[in-house]
Amino acid sequence: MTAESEDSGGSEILDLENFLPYRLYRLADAVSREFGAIYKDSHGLTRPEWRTLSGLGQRGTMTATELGAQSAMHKTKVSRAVAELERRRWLTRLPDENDRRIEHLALTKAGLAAYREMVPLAKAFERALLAKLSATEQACIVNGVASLEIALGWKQRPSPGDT
Amino acid sequence: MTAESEDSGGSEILDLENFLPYRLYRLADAVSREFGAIYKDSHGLTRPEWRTLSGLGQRGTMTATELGAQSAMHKTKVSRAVAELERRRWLTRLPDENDRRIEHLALTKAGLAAYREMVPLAKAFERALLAKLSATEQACIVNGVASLEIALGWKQRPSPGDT
DNA sequence: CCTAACTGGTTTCATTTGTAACCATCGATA
DNA sequence: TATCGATGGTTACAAATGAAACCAGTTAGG
Repeated sequence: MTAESEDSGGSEILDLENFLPYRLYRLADAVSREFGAIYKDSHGLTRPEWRTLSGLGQRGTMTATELGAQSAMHKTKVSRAVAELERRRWLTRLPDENDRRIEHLALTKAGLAAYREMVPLAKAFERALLAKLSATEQACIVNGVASLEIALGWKQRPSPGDT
Repeated sequence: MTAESEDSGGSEILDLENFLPYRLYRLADAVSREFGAIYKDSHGLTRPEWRTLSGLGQRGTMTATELGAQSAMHKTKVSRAVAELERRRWLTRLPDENDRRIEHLALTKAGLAAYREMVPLAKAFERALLAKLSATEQACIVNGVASLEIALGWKQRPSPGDT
């Protein structure tokens, strides 16, 4: 630690541009906005709709609650996104045999087609983003995010034996 | 690189939980929401209002456009946040001598008091967040974010000679 | 000068969001 | 089996947001 410009202590002022919550938010917002243009322009999807599509495409079938948990969405967002995708006939609801409150959601053929179309675009976007960084920097951001996720108690620390 | 679980290539599916834009957004959203509780509960501020307060507290005086640039807000957000803070008598507008379109914004005594009250809370929040990480992890996330900011062209790479 | 293009900032309107209330159903229990 | 509390999901309403229209005021040309 040399003469750091980090000043989380003494001064009376807060340097917004170096304030982690702000930087994190601004970054995520910009990245998300840029990526959002992809699913918005190509299919007119909102973020909750994209996440729903993505979640169901990945897992095959889920209830609304599970979907919300997996993709970090409030239940009202899930509800509305599901309604819209259903309206498009991109997904269907299957009643549960035992519990009539629950519906099992799944993509239709059309929904799956859209999903399959989106996946490569998403991966390409991520790859292009990371490609702007050196290998070290890539590892840094990925690990950094992972460690914060763990610190927030969302995930378990990977068992020693992984990379 | 051992047997990574990273799969940005082959598979037909996208693992949302490992998709960087998603992880970044979810993380920033959670952190921001948690921090937001601080200025919301203590003073009923919205995020744009907090950023305005913070920006002016830090810089002393700015025009609305400058404020928007510094704190990454759309001009309508700035306009509304400024209006609200003015209504609270936390800031005042000073007309510019040469250009009557411009107003120089500055915090009033009351605004400054609120700012001074918030600063330690913000710093404490950031410190507590980082304290959940090891020194290495802290460096990782901070550098990772910085490198992405640079990659997006927002900042210059620090001249070799800094930490 | 007079107009046309531009800039700083506000307002309007449609959309998105969050909170809370709500409805239906389930499970436990008396 | 009647009731009470939890749970899955939707809806109503208010607030926050973004895009685009808008209103000065300013600058550059002709």
